[in-house]
Amino acid sequence: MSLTHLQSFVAVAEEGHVGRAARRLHLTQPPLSRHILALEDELGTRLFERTPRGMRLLPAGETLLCHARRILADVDTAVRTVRNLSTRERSTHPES
Amino acid sequence: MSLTHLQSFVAVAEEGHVGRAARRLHLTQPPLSRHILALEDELGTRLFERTPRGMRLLPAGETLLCHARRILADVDTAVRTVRNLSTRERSTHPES
DNA sequence: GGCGTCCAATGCTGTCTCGGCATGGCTCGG
DNA sequence: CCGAGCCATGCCGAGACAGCATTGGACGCC
Repeated sequence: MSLTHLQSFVAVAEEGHVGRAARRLHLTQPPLSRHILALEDELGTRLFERTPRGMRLLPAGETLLCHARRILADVDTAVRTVRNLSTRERSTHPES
Repeated sequence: MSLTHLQSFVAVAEEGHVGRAARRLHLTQPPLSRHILALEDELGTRLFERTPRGMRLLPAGETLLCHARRILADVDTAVRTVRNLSTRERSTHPES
């Protein structure tokens, strides 16, 4: 389970297509497809239903989607917060 | 920024020593040391003060520690939740 | 003051991961 | 049927990463 996998999962869930999600993430379809398979393997359940038109979320996928969004948002917040902290610190104490 | 790096960071923060944290994570000291350096590089600020006795958290590190714990806990919850979902589902519908 | 100790950082190497290319299998519409 | 569109898979090369060995610096002890 990696943040990259979660990002891939969210993108596929939102696009409904592995190929489109791949374009959005500046990736190609095969690795993205493998990210989803890896997640499903790790969680022991299917997250998407494969249709000839694309990917449709299953209940387990819906659940994961909520958690994944929250996790990714938290990571983003953490990075931003620490970054801001350091720049403020730097301008408060110009140099030692 | 990866979950592995965050785990390493939390372990070092709690142990106060890279070496001890490494043992706790079943890893060796060099890669763990590099995880911390990578985080510091990515965030653009020092997270620890290096003392001859080990590593002491700096303010930016304290901040990150809170976020990191929460993120890791969320990931754990997400995995557990989806796993439980799937096993319940499986026992409700014995087979299709 | 020199020496052994304890710590993190770094150079290096083998392995393993991972992304991209090419292709296969499946379903549907004409 | 045939062609198009979708995801899955086999394969390969580049890059990432862990571990080993070593360096470098700071203390404490004699």
